[in-house]
Amino acid sequence: MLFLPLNPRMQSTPLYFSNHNLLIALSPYYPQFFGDYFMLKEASQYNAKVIEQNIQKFWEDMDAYSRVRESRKNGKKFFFVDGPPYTTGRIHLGTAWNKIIKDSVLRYRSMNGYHILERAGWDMHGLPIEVKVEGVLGFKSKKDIEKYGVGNFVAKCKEFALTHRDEMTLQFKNLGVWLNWKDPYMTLRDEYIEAAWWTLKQAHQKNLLEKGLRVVNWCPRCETAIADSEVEYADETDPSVYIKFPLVDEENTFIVIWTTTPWTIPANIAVAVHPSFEYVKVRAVKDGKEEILIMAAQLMENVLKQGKYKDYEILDTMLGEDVRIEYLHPLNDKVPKQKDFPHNVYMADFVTAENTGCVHIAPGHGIDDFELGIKNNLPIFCPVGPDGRYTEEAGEYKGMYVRDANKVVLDDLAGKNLLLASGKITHRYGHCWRCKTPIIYLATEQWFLRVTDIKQKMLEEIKKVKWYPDWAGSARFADWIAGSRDWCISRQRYWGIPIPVWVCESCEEIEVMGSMDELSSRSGVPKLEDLHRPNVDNIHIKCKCGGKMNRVPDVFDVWFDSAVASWATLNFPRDDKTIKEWWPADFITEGHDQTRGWFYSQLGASMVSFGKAPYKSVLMHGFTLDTEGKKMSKSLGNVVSPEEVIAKYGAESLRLYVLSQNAPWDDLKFSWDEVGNVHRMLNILWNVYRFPLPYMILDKFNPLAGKVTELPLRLEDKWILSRVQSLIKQVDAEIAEYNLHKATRPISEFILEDLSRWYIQLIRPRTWREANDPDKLAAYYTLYETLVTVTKLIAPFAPHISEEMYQNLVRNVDVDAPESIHLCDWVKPREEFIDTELEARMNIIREIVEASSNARQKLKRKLRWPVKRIIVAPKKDEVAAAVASLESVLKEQTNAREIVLLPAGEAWKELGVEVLPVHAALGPAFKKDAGKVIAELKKADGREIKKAIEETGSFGLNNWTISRDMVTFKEVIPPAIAQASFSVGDVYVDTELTREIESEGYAREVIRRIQDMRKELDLAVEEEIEASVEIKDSQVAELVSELRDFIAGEVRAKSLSIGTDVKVEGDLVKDWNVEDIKMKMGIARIRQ
RNA sequence: GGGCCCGUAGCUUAGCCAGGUGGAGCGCUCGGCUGAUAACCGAGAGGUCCUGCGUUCAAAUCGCAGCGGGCCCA
Repeated sequence: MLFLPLNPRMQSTPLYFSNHNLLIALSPYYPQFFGDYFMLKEASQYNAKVIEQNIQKFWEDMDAYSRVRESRKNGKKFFFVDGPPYTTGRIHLGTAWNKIIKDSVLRYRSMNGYHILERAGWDMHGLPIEVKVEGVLGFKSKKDIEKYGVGNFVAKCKEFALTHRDEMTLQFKNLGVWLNWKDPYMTLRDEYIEAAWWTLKQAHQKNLLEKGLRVVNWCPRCETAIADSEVEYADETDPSVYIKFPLVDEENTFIVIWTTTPWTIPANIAVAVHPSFEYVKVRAVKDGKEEILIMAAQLMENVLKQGKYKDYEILDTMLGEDVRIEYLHPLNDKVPKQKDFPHNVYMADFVTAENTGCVHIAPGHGIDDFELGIKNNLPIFCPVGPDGRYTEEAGEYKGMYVRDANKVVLDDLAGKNLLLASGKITHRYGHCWRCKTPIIYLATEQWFLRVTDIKQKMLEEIKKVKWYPDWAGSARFADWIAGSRDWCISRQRYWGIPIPVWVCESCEEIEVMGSMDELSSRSGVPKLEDLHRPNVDNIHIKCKCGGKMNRVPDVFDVWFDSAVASWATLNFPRDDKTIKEWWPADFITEGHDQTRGWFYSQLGASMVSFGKAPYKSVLMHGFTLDTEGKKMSKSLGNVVSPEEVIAKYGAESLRLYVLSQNAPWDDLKFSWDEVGNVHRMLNILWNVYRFPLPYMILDKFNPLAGKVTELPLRLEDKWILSRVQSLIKQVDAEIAEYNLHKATRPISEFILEDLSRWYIQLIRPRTWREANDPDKLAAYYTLYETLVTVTKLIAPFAPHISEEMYQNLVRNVDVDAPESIHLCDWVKPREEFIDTELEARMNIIREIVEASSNARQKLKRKLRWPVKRIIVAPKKDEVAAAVASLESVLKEQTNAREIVLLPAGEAWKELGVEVLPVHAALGPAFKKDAGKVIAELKKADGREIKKAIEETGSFGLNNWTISRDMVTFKEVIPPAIAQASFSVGDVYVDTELTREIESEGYAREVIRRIQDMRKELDLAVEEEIEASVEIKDSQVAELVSELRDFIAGEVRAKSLSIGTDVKVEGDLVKDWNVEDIKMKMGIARIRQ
């Protein structure tokens, strides 16, 4: 949208003086708008950091957060559960985005009257902190921890978690995030631990808790099971080997398998084939020796090539289901235990047509392997210990670390001529996501929640949850649940919630403690200080059988901690009343990684405990990526921290940036430029806010004293009031769907386009008028009303700047107003202000202004120079209505003396028409006279010819008749006219100069330069000067002199001399070139 | 290898659900404005709408296949 600002005091026809030094008596008609109790204050330039610090201090001092929550006590309940960030290190952009979304949604809800319950949450247990603390203490293994003392180690972990919580709390507060920071929920608190215990007891009672042998992801460094969700995949280079297993009954015959983990060969128990693949028995020749090999038919060529066989002959083909083979373990001399096991081939659907089509099965070292083993009653042989070293059962390999064993195993196989081929492969392999050690799979005894039993119910339940966007639940989350496995909840570690299971030494009876009290009464230990290890490890219970019960040494998977957050944050089960009033959560929001994480763990725990989902609606948000769309990571060096952004632009710019840049669920490609744009918008909002303050203050404007209906609103006032109501509706509608980007962008657009670039420009002349002008009051009122509304609209997203503006605009004039903007009610759209037709008309006017500006530029006529008239040639009738009703706006903004409106569809009469003869038609018609006809046509009045042809179909030229097909026409724009189009018409600007226009044009050029010099001298707005202007061109000097008084008034000159030979002097003297006319100007302060 | 999401100007994006002349902002070039001014406004240049195939009178938009990025899984 175009706007060329006019100095408001330079109206095209002079001239009123506007000078606040000339304030006269108050208007008798509107006395209520003025008063001495008026206390608006001026504002300096926008400084985000200063404002944010001051406002945060202000909130702190008045305890704004608590009072806001308190003020809505009677409202409708809204229960929000904060997904607890892990207390390690600092927050990053993604965490900042997450909390900013939460804060904005909650502020919006609060202003809409909701009674909100939320506590900030902290996830404080688990391996990540243990690994950090181990690092600080220089530990390498669990033995170091045991030596140091579990109690000491746990104390260090606790200290680490609490310190980092404090640091992160500060960082979140700096973003202006309001959550209950004074009383957050913390997973390390006893009451929280009890919630986890209670939940496990529910599982036990419902027969969903199970201890079992299971293959789990195992970190051999941390010596613990880790969850699927704790496995991080990264490239790893491993052996890629083909191995021959010799058959028992057939001499020199082998079944060929492929593996990347030779260290699992000592644990091999079987081979799997696909029942419907075709397998071959082939006689292959290498180095003159023959061997008989078995493998999938379609992979034979590849295998033989890998093994460098020269020749082959197929002896037999069979389907997988017909393969009946017993083979010898290839290393049974090194691993004596293997001699006790039979080794056979089994059918499995998971076998793919890759490598050999025969899959090595070690039930102790693979998930599929394990399941196949259970199904076929195979021994679950696992000769590897928790530290990743072979045990006694591995015979000669005992004590060797498995990844080191790869080479040894391969050498042993090669020595027996059982290694068909050996190479390397780089593939994605799982690593412990904290210590980065490659994981292994081990069959171990672990505790499981049998969530697979309730999978169907979970799928049903998530259909009842409202997902934003819809596919987050219906596609993504549903897929994840459908593929989920039983949840291994035990960890063989120290810093976590101790698993509250006690097992009897003698009868193996199990008891689960659901609370601290239960443990006290069962154990007889009266008071427990702290429910962590090692305290609880030393508590024993007496079994029904009379035996001694010991706690299992494990702690919970840390994902189980946060899984119980929605009731733990309500202090359930210690407090069983609050949960009845609030649970389940109305809303949660987290990043899309939490599909497998918190969305899932909470659902699982909640289904086990309560049989329903713990949340009613979920907004899934995206990740922050760098400008390239790549993940931010330390190793790539592309990390941008929230602090950096705050330091450069302030928290408010960051907030609005992350909210408006993307749809919440899309990943956000961070861009400094875009943050800068947001900052620019906030700066403009600030300028819009502070612009009217000096005038309102001088006029002692009291916005509370009257009603809008008492004032003579102009159409432009009604227009902006209408626009802002429409804006409220739009924002409400978008937030209802959590389209935070579509809620915030229109606010920015409104501020930039409607308020700053248009409305402010329209009312500038009015703000300069004398004090008793009702027209000015109407503008003040309207602007004030609009600013207060915008302030509230933006408050949930930009809480600082809106508070700052509110304190001045509202609190400084109304001591009874709520003390903080965040205590205010959300604005409701006022239907009586909405006038969509007016909005449409104003749009047309803005288009015409833009077009006329465009046209001016074609003839290089500055806006400072008035034009005689502009001609509007509309294509549609609605333009006429717009121009008619808003003519004064159009006139002012185009700086035109006159607006000429043509009927819709009619061409402007003053346009010339050039006749273009059509030779192909004229030639045959007039033969040898054609030349003369063409010459005459060019001389004739094109407009007349066109008119005649349009009306009658022909035109008589001398003796000739010119018919429609003989000519075409072209518009000719007269030289002083500039033309431009808008969407429903054309605009012609008549730039013809008159003496009067030239006089004003030059006068304004002089004014503008003297103003510039005033500013250079840093004069106060109302300060008077003496000025002199020397213009060598006598004609121009005369033109300018004609408006001497006007100029003097505009620049507040007590004396002003203009002429061809004026002595120019003063505090500042400058030479100017005005449209190629040389001028010399001087101004001087008037000293008292 | 699988699921979901994303791919539009140098950069950030709207339009895609409901097919019909691709719109903005930033940056760039040129110009304008000057008491909101370390601001602001206009014009211009700039597009294989990731690629290919298909459906259709018509595809940025619908379908299929592929490529690149993200998250999750194997």
